[in-house]
Amino acid sequence: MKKTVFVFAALVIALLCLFKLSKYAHASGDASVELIIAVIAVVFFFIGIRLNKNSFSKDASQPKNIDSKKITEFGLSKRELEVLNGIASGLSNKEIGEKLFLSESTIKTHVSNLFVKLDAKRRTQAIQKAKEMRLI
Amino acid sequence: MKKTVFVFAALVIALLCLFKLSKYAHASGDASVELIIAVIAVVFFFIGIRLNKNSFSKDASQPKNIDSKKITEFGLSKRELEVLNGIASGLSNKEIGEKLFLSESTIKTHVSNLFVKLDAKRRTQAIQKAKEMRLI
DNA sequence: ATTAAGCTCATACTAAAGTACCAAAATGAC
DNA sequence: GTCATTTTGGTACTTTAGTATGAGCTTAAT
Repeated sequence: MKKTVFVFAALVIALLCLFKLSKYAHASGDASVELIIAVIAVVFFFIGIRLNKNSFSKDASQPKNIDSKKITEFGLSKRELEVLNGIASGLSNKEIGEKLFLSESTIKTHVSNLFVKLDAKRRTQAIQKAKEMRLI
Repeated sequence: MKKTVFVFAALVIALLCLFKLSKYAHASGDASVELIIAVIAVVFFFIGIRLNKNSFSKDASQPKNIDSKKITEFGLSKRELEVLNGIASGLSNKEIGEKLFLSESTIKTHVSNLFVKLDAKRRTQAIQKAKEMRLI
């Protein structure tokens, strides 16, 4: 929000400066009109680029917006989320168990509950859905 | 590549048109110079935005910058890449086979070869590594 | 205190996934 | 045409993954 206002302010200021420049050029001579136009074109060209880059750096560069509200929305518990991250890291149930100091049976239970909540049949599908829902 | 050339061509044409417009305006009267400048500013402003959007749709809006050089670097064949995408979509071997009109055996072969090339033990690990390497 | 929910673990089973070989047909480069 | 690679498919086997069910334990809320 603040950046948008700032960019527009800079845009207006730039426009005014260029207007004044064009008047000075007009007073001193007509030959430089085309040069001024070229400068204006370049300046606004880069303004457009920069403004667009900012809007993209907010939307695209943070696709991993881990939404803690959605986690509770899906009813995922703390442990289930940890297991989910283990799955997404490419770990086996046994490895996840060793990492969390739990038995493989417990991991299987968590995984099964996870699948019900995410409506997945496989762990690969769970990964895909969790990324879609921005849970991970 | 083609798009870049096209955009630059449009850019040059726009510049020439604006030059001509400025000359006509100068002949008829000086009052419209500022208006022309404003038009130029707006036009190049949007050109800048559009050009940047295109460059971003290739770089940022697809953080999975599918690097075909790296694909060959890893020695992944066409089929293996298709299977890899199937895995990442959460499909089972059987489902991938149905999608590509291949037997499950063939998919298993591709998957095994894939694991060797990606140095993965599980399909979940293959997903994680492939995303790391920006193969998908 | 009772209930509800979460966490833990186990057994027994089925279903996928993955490995290890092998082999034939297709493709593309030289 | 020959060679290397890819693609396809198979069998047989081992290993994970996943389901179903039950059960003891903990914790927070009513």
